[in-house]
Amino acid sequence: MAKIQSKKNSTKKEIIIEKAAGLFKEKGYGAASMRDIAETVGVEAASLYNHIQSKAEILQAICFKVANEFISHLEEVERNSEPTLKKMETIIRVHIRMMLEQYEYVYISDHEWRHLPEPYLSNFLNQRRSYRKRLSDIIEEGINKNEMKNIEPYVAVLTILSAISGIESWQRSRKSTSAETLEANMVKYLIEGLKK
Amino acid sequence: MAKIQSKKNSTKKEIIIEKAAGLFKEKGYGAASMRDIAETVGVEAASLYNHIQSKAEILQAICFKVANEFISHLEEVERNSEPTLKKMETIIRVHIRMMLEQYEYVYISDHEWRHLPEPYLSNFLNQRRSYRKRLSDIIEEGINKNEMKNIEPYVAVLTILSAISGIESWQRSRKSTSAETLEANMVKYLIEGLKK
DNA sequence: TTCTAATCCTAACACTTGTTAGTTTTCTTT
DNA sequence: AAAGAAAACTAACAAGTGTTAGGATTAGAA
Repeated sequence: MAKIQSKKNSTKKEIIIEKAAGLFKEKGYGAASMRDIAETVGVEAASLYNHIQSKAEILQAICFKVANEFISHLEEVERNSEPTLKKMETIIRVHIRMMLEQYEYVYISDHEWRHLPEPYLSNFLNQRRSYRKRLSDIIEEGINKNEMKNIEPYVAVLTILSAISGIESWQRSRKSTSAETLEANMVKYLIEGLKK
Repeated sequence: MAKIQSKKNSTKKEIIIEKAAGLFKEKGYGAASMRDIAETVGVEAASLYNHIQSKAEILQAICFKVANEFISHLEEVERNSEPTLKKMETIIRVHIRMMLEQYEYVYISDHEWRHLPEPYLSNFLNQRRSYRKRLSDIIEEGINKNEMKNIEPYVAVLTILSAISGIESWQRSRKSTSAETLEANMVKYLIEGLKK
């Protein structure tokens, strides 16, 4: 019989990762200690090592989970044959929604990847570079097909991804703007700036 | 006679801050130790305390130097009476150039402010909030005067500032795109998306 | 040169870090 | 109930943290 933890149908390892994510987001990877994590899990620090192998493994799990999710969404978009502008809108919406719904994980993947130990660090950066290259290929196609205005694809990708990652600051705020307003307006801004 | 350090006409304190900035950017505030800083300055860790009072003081100096610079640029823009779109372009260019020319300081101010001790932390966040409010006031005026398209000012400000802070990723890269291309295209993207 | 102040050094402090060893408790299965 | 596995505990480790004390060395002013 498979070993399934009672609570929320998740492994203890998954619980640890989730609690750790909260702390990594709040205090940063370096400032969140194993003893901090243990306390929020409700256990002694040493006991964590029955479920994980190291602190870095937690970070890896988070960063690569996010990366894989983005990549699989991108592959789906690449497979269909909509206009390039529509493709970019879909991608932008995916990013915004990930930022809204899986904020902690995405934030950590965005900001704490530097603490990944090798060879995971190089791996992560390669994936990232390749992902951005594929986005800029879509934009380049859009320009060639006269669906988008003539903008350096690399700069457009940088602008889009960075703009979205700024939702972090909205998440931290008192949120007088609703999530729907945020998504609608950011999509509008980023797509209008791209449109021919 | 005033005590002026020989090298580069800067105080030893300024040298320490500059060297520390390099390390904060590279490894993060938490991971850069006083002994690391001391080594790059060419001195023992304890000797740093003849010139600074604490590690946190270095971070404060950096964060508030950047904040003050942005605020004084904004005040200059607010004083003149150009069209709102032109005002925003100026502000965007100021931000991009700061990101290009004072990359380390701006990066730290953007990413490591969370480690500021109170009451500096609250102070910093208040300044930040007020700065963004003043930007969104300009955009709101632009919309009312029909110089800009109807976009949530808060979201526009968030998008603009975040997009620019993404230049960090360009700085880290192999820079196959020139600084001029970067600035021109990012301004184009962000202003076109704002224009009516 | 002598005095003084600035700046360096070594040593140590109290504490925190991630992690391991070894033991005991708890749960699952027979 | 007995046996075995899984997961908790306590205790400790070696290393690293920011910072202070106190003494040595250097530089500038008299």
